[in-house]
Amino acid sequence: MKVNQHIKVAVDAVVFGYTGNELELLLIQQKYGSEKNKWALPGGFLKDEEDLQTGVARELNEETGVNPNYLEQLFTFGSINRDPRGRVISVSYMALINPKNYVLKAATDASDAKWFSIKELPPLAYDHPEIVKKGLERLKSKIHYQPIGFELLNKEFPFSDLEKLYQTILDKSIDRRNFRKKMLSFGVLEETDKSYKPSSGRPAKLFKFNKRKYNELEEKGFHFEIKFA
Amino acid sequence: MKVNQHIKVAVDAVVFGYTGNELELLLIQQKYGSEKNKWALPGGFLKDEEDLQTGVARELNEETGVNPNYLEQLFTFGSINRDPRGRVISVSYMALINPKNYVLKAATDASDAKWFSIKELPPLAYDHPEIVKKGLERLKSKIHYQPIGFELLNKEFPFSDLEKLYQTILDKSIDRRNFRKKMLSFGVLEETDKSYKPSSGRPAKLFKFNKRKYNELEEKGFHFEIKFA
DNA sequence: ACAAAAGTGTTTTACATACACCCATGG
DNA sequence: CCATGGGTGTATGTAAAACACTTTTGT
Repeated sequence: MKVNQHIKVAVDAVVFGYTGNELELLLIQQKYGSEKNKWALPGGFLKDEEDLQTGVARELNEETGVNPNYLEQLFTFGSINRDPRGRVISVSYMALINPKNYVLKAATDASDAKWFSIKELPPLAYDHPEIVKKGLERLKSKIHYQPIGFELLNKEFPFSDLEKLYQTILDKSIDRRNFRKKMLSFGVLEETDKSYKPSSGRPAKLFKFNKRKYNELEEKGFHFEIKFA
Repeated sequence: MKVNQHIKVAVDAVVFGYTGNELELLLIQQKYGSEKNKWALPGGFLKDEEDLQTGVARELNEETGVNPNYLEQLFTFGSINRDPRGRVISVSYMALINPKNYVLKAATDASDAKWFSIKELPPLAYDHPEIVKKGLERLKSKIHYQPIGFELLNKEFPFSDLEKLYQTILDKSIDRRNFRKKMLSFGVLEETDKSYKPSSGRPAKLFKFNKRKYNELEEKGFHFEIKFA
């Protein structure tokens, strides 16, 4: 195949985590190169014999040590001058993980990995601010119609965690009673027999998301959909 | 920039048109190459100094003569063996056009362009069936919450055209009164003083979509959203 | 007994749904 | 006057929104 093209293909990941109070973004620090010392999305060049998604997963693991079980393609960025090193298009992905499940690798291939509150991001390299924006938009819109929030929580969680998660991501307050009513009406949450003791106040039952049941319902035409005033 | 990568970047377009009865897809016939005589999505290799969207628009124009004013990125396909000629990733776009506005270029760079009913597609090259599927999904879901249907109609259209368009795309029937009520309630359709005479029956008022008004409303937090039983 | 967070129902309001007849024109 | 497609309103059902007090625990 003779095509005279000199474009490189990179993959980058917008990785969201939730700590109980804050929505966080996983970034790595560039130690070398033109954007030295700026922070950037984990990612890198795709290998010749590697699927896109395999590529992001590999880069993510190499650079930060995390292995998300939720990963979806976001958008492909290809402006001519988005990378000062040359023509690079970036296929971006969004990943959702629970930060508690990982200890970040401090430094692998010349980078340092760290969580940042989405509200206090450091200066980002390249067009990464734009990519993050796309990720946030996707996350905000998708939690309305897909049960992806659970990826950010512990397997078993008090209802209030779910509530706070939605409020944090959407940056608005939600009526607790209506939220709980709607959520439970889907029939995809299971009450466990465990409970969680908050630092003060009444203990809370722990719930878990029943993915099997969700898939069943979805096949029957059910749609997860939650909206707020 | 030393990156030992041998991946080519292509752009492909899923172009939908509507004729009044059918949803159609614009395809070109391959005259050369491994997929000779199969039909394929318009598209080709991206140039080194060209934005993604500019690239699809160029290819589209070269191969078919159309210049869509609605073009959105769909998804990037990058499976290792999607193209037998070598490693090629394809950034796909969806375009919406009104076929009446163009006469297809019969043959430019060794290809023939033609509209096909979405219900009777010929065998497609590469992984193009998958790309078309993605386009259709996007179109079907997006007409619910974005006023993109108008791109497929004449500037001024009888209400019944809009009705039929929705029914054709969604492949189900819709209550005429409820549809009209909801559509008009948004306040983004303007009645013109013209009317259209069908081959038989009562003449219909012509409407037009007021994009300016739509943008205004959208900035105020309005959301176009239309659902059906 | 107080502080802190969990848990719980009812009323009101708005929107979606279902549904059928008359109107204007051309032949 | 008949055939064809255009145009219209109301009643019912269902889900969203608004809203505040009681319960359980630790200190």
